[in-house]
Amino acid sequence: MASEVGCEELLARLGEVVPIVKAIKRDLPFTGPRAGIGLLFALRRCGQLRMGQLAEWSEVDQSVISRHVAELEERGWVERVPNPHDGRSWHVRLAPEGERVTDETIAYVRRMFASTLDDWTDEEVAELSGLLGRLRTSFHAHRARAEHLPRTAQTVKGH
Amino acid sequence: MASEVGCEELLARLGEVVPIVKAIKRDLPFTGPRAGIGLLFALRRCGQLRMGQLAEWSEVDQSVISRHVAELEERGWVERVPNPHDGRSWHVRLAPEGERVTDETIAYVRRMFASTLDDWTDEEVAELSGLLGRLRTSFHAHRARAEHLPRTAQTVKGH
DNA sequence: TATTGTTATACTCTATAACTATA
DNA sequence: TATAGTTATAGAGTATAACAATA
Repeated sequence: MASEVGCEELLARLGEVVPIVKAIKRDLPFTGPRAGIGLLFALRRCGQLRMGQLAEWSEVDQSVISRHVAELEERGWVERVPNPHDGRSWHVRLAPEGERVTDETIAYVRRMFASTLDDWTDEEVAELSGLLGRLRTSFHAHRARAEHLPRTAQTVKGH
Repeated sequence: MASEVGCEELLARLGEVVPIVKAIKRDLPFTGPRAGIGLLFALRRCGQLRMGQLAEWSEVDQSVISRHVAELEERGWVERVPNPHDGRSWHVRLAPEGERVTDETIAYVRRMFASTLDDWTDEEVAELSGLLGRLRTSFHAHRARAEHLPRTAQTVKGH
């Protein structure tokens, strides 16, 4: 188990990632709503996802996803197809125009980011990607564990 | 220079950090405004900061910081002292009560995070912290470089 | 004239709760 | 009865612009 001091340091570094990602998104040549970018990227990676999966992935309420997807649909960037196995749910996927916009945006951000990391080796980049991937796994595993424990075990006393 | 493929992968991983940090913040035993947590943490690490520095650090407009600091001040968690070298600016620092709240919150999140990373070694945690620290440095260096270039060099043509 | 910070205002993003429809 | 998703509403969080005070 990692020491608490090390964890505190890592938490501080993770907190600094948020404004970095925010700045990257802000400077994107992208005309749509900022909150939609992440959804487009996720759909590009995963092919198609249900509303609920998108909500889970972005740690946001389903109602929020519902509105964002509706907006992206109006722009013609995503399409919703009914799930043949479950009449309640929908599959969301990129429409051709959304694919174009997403590819263009990713091409831009790739170039920008590569020039940002001009003194990094490919190995270092891969190392960081790998550790972040593992972090995500650990985080979700921990949440799944906590889900199955009695409420008091994860609640803080006092105040 | 890192390859664009590697950069795209890293960008995806960085994007996934945002919901993780968000979930951690959400589950905090903390009664104040969520947006204030980051400021308290930053002040704890840095001792004291000016309004503008807080804005820069969190990639947010000064006006936003102004309101958040005012709110934290009302709660008695931070205090603003005039900068003796510059009558326009203020130094913001943790008030005793804010120090208590922040320490308590950090103690909680440290415990939680250590148990999340129960199968990580200290070396791995330090490795990830180090790479994220370097990422932050590279990012700000790149922005500083871009600042001094003609506008067209960083703008995307077309659409 | 430029910079630091504040205030007013509007816009974006989000959560909560009540609802419909299907499982 | 539980789950997937929608809609209405209110509340955070944020940016923009106009402003005051100091450099």
